[in-house]
Amino acid sequence: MTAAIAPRLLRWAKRHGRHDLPWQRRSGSRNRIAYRVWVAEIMLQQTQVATVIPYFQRFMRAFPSVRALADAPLDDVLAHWSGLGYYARARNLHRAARLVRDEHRGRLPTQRAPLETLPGIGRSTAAAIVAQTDGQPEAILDGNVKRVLARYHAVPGWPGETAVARQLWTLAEQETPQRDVAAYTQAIMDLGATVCTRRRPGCETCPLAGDCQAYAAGRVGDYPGARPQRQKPQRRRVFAVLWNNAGKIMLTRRAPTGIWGGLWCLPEWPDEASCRDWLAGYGLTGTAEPLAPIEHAFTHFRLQLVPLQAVIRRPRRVADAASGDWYSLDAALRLGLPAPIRSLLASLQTQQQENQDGAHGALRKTG
DNA sequence: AAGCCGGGGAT
DNA sequence: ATCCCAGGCTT
Repeated sequence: MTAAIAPRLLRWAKRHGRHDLPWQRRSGSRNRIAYRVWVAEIMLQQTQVATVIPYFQRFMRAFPSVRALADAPLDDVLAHWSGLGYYARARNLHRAARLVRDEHRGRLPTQRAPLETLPGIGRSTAAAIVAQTDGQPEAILDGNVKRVLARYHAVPGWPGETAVARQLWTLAEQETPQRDVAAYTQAIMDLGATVCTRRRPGCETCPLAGDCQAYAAGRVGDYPGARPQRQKPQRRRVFAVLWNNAGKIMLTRRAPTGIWGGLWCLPEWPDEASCRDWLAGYGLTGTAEPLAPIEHAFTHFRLQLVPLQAVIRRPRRVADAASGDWYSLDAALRLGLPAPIRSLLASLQTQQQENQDGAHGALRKTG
């Protein structure tokens, strides 16, 4: 049996913990604080702190309260989430905000159980909210805590396995103190993020190294066990970069579920042939121009995006199921877009501006 | 229990 | 190129 880790973690965190994260601010009402912690916790799911911070700042400026978020259109929320990934988080957050507005009088529940009934809030996120806002002794188990506990107690196996996760939850509950829970929760996450890192851990400065079982065995790198690797399938999709005679580009809204759910996207086709067929039916007379393909990696597959660019002088067909709406590039870039599509449209915008600058330069030369 | 869901940082 | 990150939902 090992000693409790909480006292050492609390002492360590006082000096070395992170105390200036944007969602740690203590000013405002309890509900306002809980709202900020909630949004941060959702953004931080499978996303690193440094990535989240700018998104969090912009999100809070746009949606400063639960009610502001609930009253906003989903499109605005997705636009502010664009580039963060896991867009179900944004849809669930928005749905949950409306539930809080309509069924909880605009106040976030203060207990773990009712929080867990809201979409997007699981056990760990609910625990994080009540621990950080109210100091309730509820255990969290995120990636940092899993790593610290797996090493300290030398728990073998991949945490994705149910049995391993169950052990880690038990340990997390045992280590969570009855007081100073907010500080403890932050401390164990800070240790995992800055000292007990996945690779090259700083065991020399770790406050738990004295009785860390993985460290004692010289096997820190073996914990937690790695996910069994599987090879990812490769996919290839053709995307129509279709302009009309007004210089606007066609975008379609994707289905609410599945990959890039609810986001705006270029019309997507399984191959060039089907895309060209559709373009021909749309009134394209010339040939479509292939643009440079984009490689994009997901957790579970790789995607090659093949853009096919065309200009329609006089659209002759009424909109079909594959058709969408026309947007200027400026307007398009303000929508919720998948990251690679945003990248593609941004490069098109840069090209346009360079062409314009070139034209101005030429004009100036001749004039 | 296993698969799905993004994008980026670190190595 | 590979792994994984302040996980949760669906099947």
